[in-house]
Amino acid sequence: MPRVVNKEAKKMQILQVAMKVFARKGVVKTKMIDIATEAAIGKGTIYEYFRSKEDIFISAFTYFFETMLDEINQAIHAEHDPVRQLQIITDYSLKSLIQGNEEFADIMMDFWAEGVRHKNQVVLSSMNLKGIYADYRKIVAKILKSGINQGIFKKMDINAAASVFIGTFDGIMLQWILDRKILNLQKVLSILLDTFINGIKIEK
Amino acid sequence: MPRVVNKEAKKMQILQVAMKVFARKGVVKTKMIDIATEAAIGKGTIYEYFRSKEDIFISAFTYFFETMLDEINQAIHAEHDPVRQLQIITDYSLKSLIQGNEEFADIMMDFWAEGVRHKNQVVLSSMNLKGIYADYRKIVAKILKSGINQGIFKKMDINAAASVFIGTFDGIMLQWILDRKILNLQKVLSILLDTFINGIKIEK
Amino acid sequence: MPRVVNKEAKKMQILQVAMKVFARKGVVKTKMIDIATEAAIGKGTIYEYFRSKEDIFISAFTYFFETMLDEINQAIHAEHDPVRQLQIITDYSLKSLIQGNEEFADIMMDFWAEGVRHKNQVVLSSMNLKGIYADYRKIVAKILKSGINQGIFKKMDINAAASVFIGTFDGIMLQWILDRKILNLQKVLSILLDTFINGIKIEK
Amino acid sequence: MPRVVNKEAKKMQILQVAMKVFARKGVVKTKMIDIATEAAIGKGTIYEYFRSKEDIFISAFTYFFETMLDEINQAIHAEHDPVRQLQIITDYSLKSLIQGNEEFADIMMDFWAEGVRHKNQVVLSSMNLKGIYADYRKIVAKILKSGINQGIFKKMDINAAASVFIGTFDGIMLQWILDRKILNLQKVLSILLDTFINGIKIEK
DNA sequence: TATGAATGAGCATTCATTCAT
DNA sequence: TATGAATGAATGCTCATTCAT
Repeated sequence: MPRVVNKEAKKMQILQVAMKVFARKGVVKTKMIDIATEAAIGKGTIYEYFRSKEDIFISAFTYFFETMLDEINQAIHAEHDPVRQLQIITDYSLKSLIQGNEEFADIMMDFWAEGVRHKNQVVLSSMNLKGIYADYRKIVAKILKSGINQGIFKKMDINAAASVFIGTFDGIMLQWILDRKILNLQKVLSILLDTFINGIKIEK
Repeated sequence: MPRVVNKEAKKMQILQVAMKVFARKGVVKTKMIDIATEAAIGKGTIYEYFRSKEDIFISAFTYFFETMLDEINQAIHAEHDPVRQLQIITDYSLKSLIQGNEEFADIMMDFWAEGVRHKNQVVLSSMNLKGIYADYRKIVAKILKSGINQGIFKKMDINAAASVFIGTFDGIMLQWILDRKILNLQKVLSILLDTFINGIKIEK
Repeated sequence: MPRVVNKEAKKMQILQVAMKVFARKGVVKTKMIDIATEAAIGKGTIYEYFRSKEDIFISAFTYFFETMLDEINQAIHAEHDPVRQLQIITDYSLKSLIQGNEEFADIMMDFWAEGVRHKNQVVLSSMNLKGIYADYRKIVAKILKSGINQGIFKKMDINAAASVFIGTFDGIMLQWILDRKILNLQKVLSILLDTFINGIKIEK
Repeated sequence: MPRVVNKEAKKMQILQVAMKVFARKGVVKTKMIDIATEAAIGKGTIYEYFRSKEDIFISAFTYFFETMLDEINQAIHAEHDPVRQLQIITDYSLKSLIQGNEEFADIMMDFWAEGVRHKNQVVLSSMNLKGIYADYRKIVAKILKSGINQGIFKKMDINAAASVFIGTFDGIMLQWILDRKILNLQKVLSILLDTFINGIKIEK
């Protein structure tokens, strides 16, 4: 009988390593041999678990964002106040960026950039970047809708507003990554949230 | 020395062509031969004007954003009402994205992504992405400061607020590029602006 | 030691499977995993019975031609008329090609081609292609000699004539494989035989 | 101005080198770097003249057989006696095999084998092996027809007979290549021709 | 000055074979 | 004995850059 291996676990382990290397060197500059070396396995072994480099990238990408979505969903689940829910999302993102592992921001930006750069339609559709953002939008839109129903927020185009909210995050993250010193991320996000909520709340 | 003038003009002409090709194919997928063919010159000739492909990219990048900055500066120059000035910036960006040449959004996103992806510090510093965003921030910060002085806007951390304003643009642009059908850009930007201004205006 | 019998039987079974796969995909395109899968055994198990892929190929090759030789020998054994014996060989080949299993021609041609292509002298000598053709030549030469002795055939260089007879088969087979529609194999072989026998028979 | 090069001539030169290496090592074992080294050029340079290794192979294949066809056509052009024409073809082939460059037989066999082995339909159709043999058949068939019309040859299925004639060549060539010592090629071909002609000639 | 022919470093991927279990 | 997980040598091809003309 051959070595018994939990295929799924090993695949995940390689994926984790790949994500680490992606974060450190960027997706394009990462070579298969880099991942293999870092994972302390042979180059060929990777191909036992992934079809291609692209497959690794897409898997990492999907895993990364789905995990994030899950965590956010869980985080806001217990809370029912829409304002607090938006704060939780902001806080969660903030924590992920600066308190969580140092690579979070880098890999997210790289995925993002890689996604944008892909004119290759097959890859792009595999990445389902659209779908991921649509999911994020749905979460925020749901919160906004709930806020409107509760008479807390003004009537508005909730999908467009959700886009504004989410888009702002990515843009701010970029600037923070580019120049971590200049931007006090916590303060900026706090302003963002206040400004945003101020802008949509019904004034009493 | 009329040659010098021609040299400069030809360099600029190559740069324009390169930007067009970058927009169409993406920076990485663009080959030197593509630029040469499109510019109707020889492959080797490009190297008379640019040191390397990277040099072209950085030049294009710099030219692109500096031109945009200049145009925005000119556009808000005649106006003195801070709210109107912010509107002008929004309108200008909107126009650039959808009315201006179709490639604007693509090339901006690709530059952006390429910039983020460059772990190569030498290149990244050459691109001066930091500096470019700092300039944008300055413009917006100046408007905000003026608004505060005029008693229109609340007191705030104007640099952080400027980051919020600018960051939102990039993020929204991304989502629009990913899915132009779903996002009504004009409406979203209008909401962004209203929300933002609502958030910072002194309530009367 | 019943194991030994089983070993031999299993080896033969793998060989049969390998030949089937060789015929279907060609030797080079056939992967070890293909043979293992088709034989419903593990990849590693093959190496319990064969040293290498080359070993399988050579074994298959040898088995294939030796079997054919045996069958031909048996077929002509009962007959004593040289003309009839040549006809039997022709008929047997024809039957093998078109009536027997559909893969016969393909695998024979592939072996043939693979044999020619092997510049690797070690492999080539293992295949003993020379020896195999020498055996065929011997059979035909024996028939021709018998015919001469019986006063039916002219005196001739029987080895050279045997080569002509055998060589023609391979060549015609190639053309038939390349274009089965154009070539009416039965008619061509019949002409071949008539022509050949006409050419060597003593005219009365 | 760049180096001036006769592209067509250089392509042909590379092709000649490739054919030499193909003959020495076999098509599959020949690596791009082998051809480049032998041609004293860089690996990349080959790709300036050929799309791929396959392209080189097909080009070599086509060139090889077309050249041979042309030469045979020229050789029989001046002669009108069908028997003599068949002799000329035999002689030409014999000369090519043993007097001409030593590699002739090897490369022909390798092309032949490679052609047979290709289950890849695209490549196979590019090689037009069918077409090439059809051309050969046409030449021989024309001679046979002329012989029949002149009352020299019996009535027969000329296409089938042509196949017999041509096929025999390939088969005999194989055996000669496999064992040059045993087979006296000249004698065998002479026998082949006599036998064949004897078989189709009208007996007086 | 302009050119494009020439170059070779660099890389993803395949697959026969090994060997721990 | 049987297995299949692990391996890495081996190779075709791309493309930025150089340089002879």
